Amino acid sequence: MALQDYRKAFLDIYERLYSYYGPQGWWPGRTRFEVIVGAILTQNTAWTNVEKAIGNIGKARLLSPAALKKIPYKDLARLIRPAGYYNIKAKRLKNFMRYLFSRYGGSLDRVSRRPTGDLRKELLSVNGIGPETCDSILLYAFGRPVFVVDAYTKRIFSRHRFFSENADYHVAQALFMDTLAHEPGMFNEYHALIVALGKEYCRKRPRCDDCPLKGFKSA
DNA sequence: GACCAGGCACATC
DNA sequence: GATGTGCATGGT
Repeated sequence: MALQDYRKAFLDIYERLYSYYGPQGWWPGRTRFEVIVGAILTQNTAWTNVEKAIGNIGKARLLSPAALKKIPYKDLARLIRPAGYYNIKAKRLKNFMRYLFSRYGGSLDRVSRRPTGDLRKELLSVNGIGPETCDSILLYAFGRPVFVVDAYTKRIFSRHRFFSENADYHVAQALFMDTLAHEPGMFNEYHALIVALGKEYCRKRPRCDDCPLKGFKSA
């Protein structure tokens, strides 16, 4: 299959999802900082649980870099308990705060002036930030044209035979980024639409009969 | 009560 | 380099 064919298929799927679901208005977070916190908390976790955790942080007036840096790890873990894996996630948030303050004095504005490639390397070097979390931050917190691959992306597109279910993250990502225009707005919607579709139809027990992609001619 | 969710790091072979 | 395992709450 040639790149041109992937491009056509990916655009076709995008159109179908967009006309079915409409604009998703992602990320569900008010500030850049909240997006980053959410990106870490949602690792392998239902968003409804993340909302509770972020709600707790907000109620404690801690949804800012300075406040989150100050709070003891143990207290943070207690606040984010509803998001699951709370010990390890508290550690990951703290790792990010250490990076943010040691390199940028806690200023996300300063971070936002960095080139995407450098920023990506830096974020990936933080223990607890892997490829998906990193790219979610780049796209949704900093508006960079990066395609986010997640479990739903792999599940949906492997079922339609574009790549294998256990394809390497960057292989899958490259397929989208080598074929689609690098427009942050479109990448933003595309990933959000994939998640919308995934949540409704492509959990471990798929409901392919009513899927909006039903009848799509796969690769 | 089993199964699953918008991953990641680390151990072991 | 590939494969397995721990991390954990809350909804279905």
